[in-house]
Amino acid sequence: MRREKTTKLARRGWKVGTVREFLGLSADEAAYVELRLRLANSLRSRRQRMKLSQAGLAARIGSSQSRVAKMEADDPSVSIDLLVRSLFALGATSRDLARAISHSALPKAS
Amino acid sequence: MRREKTTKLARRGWKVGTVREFLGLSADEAAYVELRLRLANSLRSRRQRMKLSQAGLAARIGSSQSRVAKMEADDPSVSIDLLVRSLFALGATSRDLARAISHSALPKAS
DNA sequence: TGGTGCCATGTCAGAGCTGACATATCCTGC
DNA sequence: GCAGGATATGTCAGCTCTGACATGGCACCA
Repeated sequence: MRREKTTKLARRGWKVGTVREFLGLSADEAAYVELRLRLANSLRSRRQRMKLSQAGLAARIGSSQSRVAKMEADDPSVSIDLLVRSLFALGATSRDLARAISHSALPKAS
Repeated sequence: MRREKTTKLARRGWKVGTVREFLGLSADEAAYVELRLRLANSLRSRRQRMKLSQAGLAARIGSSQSRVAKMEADDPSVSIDLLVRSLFALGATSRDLARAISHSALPKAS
C-alpha cells in the first residue's frame, strides 16, 4: 500500500504520486486515485446544487472552510472517510455514492 | 461529524455507537456504518473466493494478518480508505465497489 | 499430546488526518 | 479603488489509524 516516501523534501502529498501516473501507476493505485477524484467532484457539485458555500457545508459537518476546500480539491491530506461522511451529511444515499463511483464521468479534464 | 467522546473510560470504538443505533442513529450516521459493513463483508468474501488466508492478503497489501482480521470484522480502528485500497488490491473494480455499496444485501443478520 | 494453519483480539510507537487559524486570491457591486 | 463574500493554500497541535507484535482459540491431522 505504498505510502510513498517522497524523497527528503518530504512534502507530503501526491505531487510525486501523480507524476507517477505518467510513469505507470498500478491498476489498483489508479483506481484509488480516481475514486477519490470522483468523490471530491461529487461533493462539490452536490454542495453547489444545494447553494451552500464551503463555509456553510463546513458548519454543517462540523469542520472548517479550509478543509472543505481541500476535500473538493482532492487534497492528499483528506481521507475517503471524510469525503464519504460529508456526502452523507449532504443527504447523499448509498446509491448516490455508488453512482458517483461507478459511472459518473470525470469532468473531462483540461 | 461527532467522533463520540465516549465518556471517560475512553475505550475507542463503536460500542457506544452501536447501542446508539437502537436509540436512533441519524440517517447519515446509519448510512456510514452500513457502508463500512458492506465493504468489510465484500472484502471477506472476495478474499475467500480467491482462497487467500488473511495472512496471504496481508502480505499482498503490505499489512498484517491482525489488521486484515480487523478490517473484516469492521473494527472501528480501520478506515474506509484501507478497506477500499484492499479491495482494489484484490482486483475489485470501481463497478464492483459500487455494486457492493448500493445493493449487495447485508448477509441477513442473525 | 503435540504440531500446524487460520482467525480474533489487545497493545503500542509512529505515521497520517483533522479542525482551526492565518493569509492570499478572485470576483462582483459600488 | 475597495469592501465583502467565496475559495485556495499553508501550518500546526492533537487525535486517529496503521503495521507489527504477542497471544489465545479452534479445527484438523498424525
